[in-house]
Amino acid sequence: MTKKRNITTVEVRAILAEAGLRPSPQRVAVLTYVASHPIHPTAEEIHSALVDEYPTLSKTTVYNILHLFAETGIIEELQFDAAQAHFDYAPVPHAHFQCRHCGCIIDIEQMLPEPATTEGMHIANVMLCYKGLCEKCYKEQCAELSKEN
Amino acid sequence: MTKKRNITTVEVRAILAEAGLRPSPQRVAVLTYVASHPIHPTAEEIHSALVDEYPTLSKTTVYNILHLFAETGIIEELQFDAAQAHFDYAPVPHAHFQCRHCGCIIDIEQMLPEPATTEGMHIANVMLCYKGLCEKCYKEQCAELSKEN
DNA sequence: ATACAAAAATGTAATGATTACAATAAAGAG
DNA sequence: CTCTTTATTGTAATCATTACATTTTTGTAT
Repeated sequence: MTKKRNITTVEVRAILAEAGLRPSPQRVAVLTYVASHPIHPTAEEIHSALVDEYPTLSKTTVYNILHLFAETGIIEELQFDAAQAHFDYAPVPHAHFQCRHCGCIIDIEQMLPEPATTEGMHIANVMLCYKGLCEKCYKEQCAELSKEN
Repeated sequence: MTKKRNITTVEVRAILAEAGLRPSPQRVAVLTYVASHPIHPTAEEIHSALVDEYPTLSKTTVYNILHLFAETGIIEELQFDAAQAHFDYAPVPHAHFQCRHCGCIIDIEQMLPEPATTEGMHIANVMLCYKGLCEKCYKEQCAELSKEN
């Protein structure tokens, strides 16, 4: 799920059309990038990846588009911590893991639970996130601890 | 769960002691405030609530203490969106709901799921968050929509 | 008590992601 | 082709959070 995915321009335009959004070159470029790079990129990463091809692309536009996509449910905005938001094109709902040490993000294919109670609330989406140490950082930490002894 | 809770200084000091933390006046004050105001306060709210009683209390100290508490597992740091982090003294694990419109946060008493796969990861905590519209905002939105017709 | 070393708190200044806003450009309707 | 709406752009501001150097407090040993 973290490997590169392919998505055609036709598919991207269809997704935009279904959401009632006009397929501006910027929107097509952003959605194509996010959908074909399932690395949960940040707005900054998306902008710097696309600015070569679209030299006038502004960061404001990237933010506008990402928020628009998130509101219409095309992509998901993931705020793991106080740092930058990450964006995910996620046709299949799933959970996430983020390493506290290196910040890496791993998809966890798993059903998202229904809320136990919804007294009048209208739920639009669910975020399930695990945090801790990834395998690599855990081993490094163990190595350091044993060095101290 | 959202109503005011009482916690004694003795209990607060015991929690700190169990975590191996010295009971400085600032730490006692911050933990007392967070534990007795289960409104998921922000660092800013905590600081301005305590600065009257502790005039020299700095915001840096509040952040230092909150991060320390979060690392030792005494409290939970909740980042719902790109805005400020919220802090929760949560002896019983539970989920959260946040309204997209008014930002209100509602506790949902519910078990948190185990990860489906943990290939070498070491999970320290879980965050389960539902987003959408609270009852009040949903009704307001409906009223506005019907006005337009 | 007193001095010293470690831990904690403080204030200020910087950082950096995000947003506000006004101006420009592009697209669709008539 | 003109008009109106929608989208993009660039710059400047915002504001939560962090970095850092200094000061204060605490605990320990003399």
